[in-house]
Amino acid sequence: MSTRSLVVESMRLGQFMSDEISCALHPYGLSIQQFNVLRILRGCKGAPASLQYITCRMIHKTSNTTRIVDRLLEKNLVDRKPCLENRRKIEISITGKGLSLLATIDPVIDEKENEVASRLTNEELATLLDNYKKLFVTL
Amino acid sequence: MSTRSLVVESMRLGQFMSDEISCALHPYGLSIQQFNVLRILRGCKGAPASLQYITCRMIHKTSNTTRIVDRLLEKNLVDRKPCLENRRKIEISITGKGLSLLATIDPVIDEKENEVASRLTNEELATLLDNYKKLFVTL
DNA sequence: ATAATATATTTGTACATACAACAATTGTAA
DNA sequence: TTACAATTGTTGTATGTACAAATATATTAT
Repeated sequence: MSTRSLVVESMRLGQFMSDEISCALHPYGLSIQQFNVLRILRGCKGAPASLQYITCRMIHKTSNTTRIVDRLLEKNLVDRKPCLENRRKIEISITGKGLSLLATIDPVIDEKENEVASRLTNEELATLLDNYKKLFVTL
Repeated sequence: MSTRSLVVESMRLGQFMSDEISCALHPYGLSIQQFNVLRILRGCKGAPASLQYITCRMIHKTSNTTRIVDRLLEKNLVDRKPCLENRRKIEISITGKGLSLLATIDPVIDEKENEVASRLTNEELATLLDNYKKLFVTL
């Protein structure tokens, strides 16, 4: 492969991984970004999160968190309340329904992750992730 | 990093690369997918391409090639003619304007590619691309 | 206190992604 | 020939991406 391929092949692999996860999520009616937001909220362990907090943890930094949360609200997977201390903010939290949906999906995603990772040895995997870090530098 | 991170980190890196290229293309008014289609057409070296041919060479297999080509047509960067042998098909080709736009952009993209690749040694790069191949298996 | 600035979110628009349905044409088989 | 299936491309709808402008609230400076 040529030098040029590094960018193209990285994009292809990212797309491939994204397709794998999207496909696994499809039966549950969640997009990959909706799933991403739900997992961020679960990570808060009960504490509510602002839109800003969610946005900075998403893979697609410029995606519109307001509208993704809107769709999770319609499905009753999250709650939204105004923040009393700072009325510019809103507090988003995952509902019981959201948590149980994630609990259902977890093993499916884990299996997919393991399936992909099993194509590499542990050393290859460690080296790969190490190289990712070197590439992932914002100048 | 955990095993789970392989998928997530691959998606993050793909997104990072995509952002780098999108940003470089922005001054020329091309989206990354429009640029992708133009380069596929240039690769045809004068021979026209069907929509089907273009689609199967794109990174995002499910994107809507009809509408991406529509936007290139509006900018006179490609031509579209019905295929006389098979009237279901249309023949798309890049225009002189499209070729000269690509010629302008080429060095910018090359520089970006080199900048990214320079973060790895040649051995690291070779190993990375080799690992990509192992991961990129459709079961 | 008023004005200017910063923060947090929403809204608008163009483009792209993902998937399904549709239409036209071509190929194949009864 | 007629019917049926396959191929090729278009259209429709919902969602997401990318960027900019608008709105509301809070903070800071004068």
